[in-house]
Amino acid sequence: MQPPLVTDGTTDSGSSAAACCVAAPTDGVLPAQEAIPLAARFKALADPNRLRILSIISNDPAAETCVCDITEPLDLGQPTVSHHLKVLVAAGLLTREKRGVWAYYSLVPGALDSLAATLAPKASE
Amino acid sequence: MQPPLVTDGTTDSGSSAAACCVAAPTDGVLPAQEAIPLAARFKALADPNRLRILSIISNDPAAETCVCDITEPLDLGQPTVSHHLKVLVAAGLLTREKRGVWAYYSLVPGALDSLAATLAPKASE
DNA sequence: TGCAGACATCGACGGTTTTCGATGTTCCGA
DNA sequence: TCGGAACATCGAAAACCGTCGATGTCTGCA
Repeated sequence: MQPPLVTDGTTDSGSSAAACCVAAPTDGVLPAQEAIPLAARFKALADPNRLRILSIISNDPAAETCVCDITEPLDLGQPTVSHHLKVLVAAGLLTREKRGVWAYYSLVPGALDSLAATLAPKASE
Repeated sequence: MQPPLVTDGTTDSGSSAAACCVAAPTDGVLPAQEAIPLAARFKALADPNRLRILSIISNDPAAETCVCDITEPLDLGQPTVSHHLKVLVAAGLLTREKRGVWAYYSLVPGALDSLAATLAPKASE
């Protein structure tokens, strides 16, 4: 699980809003080492076609979808869909399973929930 | 509130996983008109520095942060920070309030929760 | 063995994004 | 009224991203 992006704001540093630019509290800030992989996961979601791919796969009754089932409703070329699927797999949101000629993609359980919990930590408890 | 990206998978279309590329159900798929603004909001989160900006603002006890408080811990130039803040405001995640010489930024209440609910609809109920 | 189909990879093109320095705008204090 | 400070905007350079056509790889079937 990721550390939450937002906190409760209960850090009682004495700086009020009256004085600006005096002490920037760098202790509670999200470190760059955690922000970079988190931003990479959000970047995988930052494309309309990839969001629609996730929607197609999550709407599948068998929770397994082959590439051709995604290419048609998206009106995209097959290499483009393959590229998007590769991005989603690299982000840890999808898994790929090759059976025979077809490749079946399915959601990684809890991956989207983990991202959602990072955005709104108190809404997921 | 956004429509959920994922559903419960209770759409009982008769296509099983045995037959591939026969019928792509396009009814339950996220439409492009909804995917485009949703992807734009995720694109605003798809940058490590912007995630850190949100972290800084949410950690502020007064929930109001001026630009100089963000520039220092991020080790970025002032125009770059101003640009990132403009992106976050355009995405509806931050609000800007100019008081005197300083500009104070604060989180839009519920904006991140709305995005989180789109990712994991059942985890937010 | 040869062919056809499903999918991945490659190379390239056009558009976008991130970052910076330089400059403009607005407000407060002297 | 003038100078300085905070912030926004502008223009540019480098890097990145989405998309496509062409091609490669692998599987199953005749």
